[in-house]
Amino acid sequence: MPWSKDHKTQTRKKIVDAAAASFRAHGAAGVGLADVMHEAGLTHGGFYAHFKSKDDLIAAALKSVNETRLSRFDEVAAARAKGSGLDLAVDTYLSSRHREHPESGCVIATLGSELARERGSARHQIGENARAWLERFAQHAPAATARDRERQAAGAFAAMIGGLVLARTLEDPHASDRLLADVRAFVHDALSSDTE
Amino acid sequence: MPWSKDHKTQTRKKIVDAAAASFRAHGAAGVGLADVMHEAGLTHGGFYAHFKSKDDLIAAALKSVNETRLSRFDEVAAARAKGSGLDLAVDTYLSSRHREHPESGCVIATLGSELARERGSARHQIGENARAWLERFAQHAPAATARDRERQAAGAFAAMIGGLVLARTLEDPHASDRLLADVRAFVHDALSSDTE
DNA sequence: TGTACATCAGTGAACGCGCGTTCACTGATGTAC
DNA sequence: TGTACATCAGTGAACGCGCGTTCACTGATGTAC
Repeated sequence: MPWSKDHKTQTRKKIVDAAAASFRAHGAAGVGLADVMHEAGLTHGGFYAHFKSKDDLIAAALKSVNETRLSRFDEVAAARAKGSGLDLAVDTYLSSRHREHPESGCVIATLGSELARERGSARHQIGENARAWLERFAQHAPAATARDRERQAAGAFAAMIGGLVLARTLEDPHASDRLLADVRAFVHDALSSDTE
Repeated sequence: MPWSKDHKTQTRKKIVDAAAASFRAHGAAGVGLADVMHEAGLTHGGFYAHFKSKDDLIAAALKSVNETRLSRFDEVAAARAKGSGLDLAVDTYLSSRHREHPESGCVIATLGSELARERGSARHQIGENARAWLERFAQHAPAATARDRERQAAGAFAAMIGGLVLARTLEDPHASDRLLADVRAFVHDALSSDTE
């Protein structure tokens, strides 16, 4: 074995990380494989030693992002009171920080529309990411019954994604900030009135 | 004047209509100008007699779609009780029909993320579209004060956009239908509890 | 009423470029002796 | 301990293709006489 056992694994990870950031920043169609490989410190010819196709890389990047973000959410939610995790997620998600940093943010807000019209493994994976978050948010919603928590998760996640997309389309920073605050207030109100 | 006065205007409209449908169906970057011109019944060489650039066409398509959709909303909202227009919009927007027909649907849900990361007139126009809808929805929200109606418009519109994006990412039609119903219920509850 | 003409909407070939993908190769590495 | 070697991760040139944009042209049209 001429190379250390996890050398290729590490190179692959570098490519996936570079891809995850670039795709979110410029769209999957907006970034070339040569760009991704260059950002990973490699030349573009070696790409197919790691991935079957660009679609395969997109799917791998989506999966990697989701694992990282889900486990980070689990950590912060575990330190909070039961049923408050969703409210916490709303504030983190609908923040100017998240709006300004698509490259490290939610892939559904940045790539959801684009990938939903494709076929293939990336299109499948974005659906799996959505399913995983809906399930996770339902676990941390405040309502008493499981069905109500599911509804709260759907409504809150929808408002989060749409609120972020809207905030990014607005050119005026003050209007965008106000929109984020309005959506946060709307969702918090809805979540607290439902618990009664 | 060798051609009838509005001949060119009509041709331009054909191009804009074809573009509006194609861009929503496949993304602005996913459709070539030759495709658009072909769908408009023309050859691609004539494009620059009508538009400065592809960006210019995208902006024109966004503006055209918004005018059509806004006036259609005004018509149906005028026939309803004051303060119920937003609830009406929620049901029309978060429908399986809208989910299945991006080519004739909301441009913010289909092109918002993609255009928000660009610069130019299309990026500006998508922001104007968003502003116009937030203002329109605030006029038809149920709350008593203008500030509360603004908040309801922001929250409901965010949930509509995000709900549609989410529904399109889910591959299972039943799960997608249920998500749409859950988001509708979430928003209706939030709008009705706020009026008290 | 009929015809020559100027206009300009629309045509189609061409451009330079970047894309995803392929492939013959190079050279750094851990192992066998 | 030192060296020859087989392995294979990574290189870089090349491919066919579609893109946005340009441009010399064609030919359908309304008007002037």
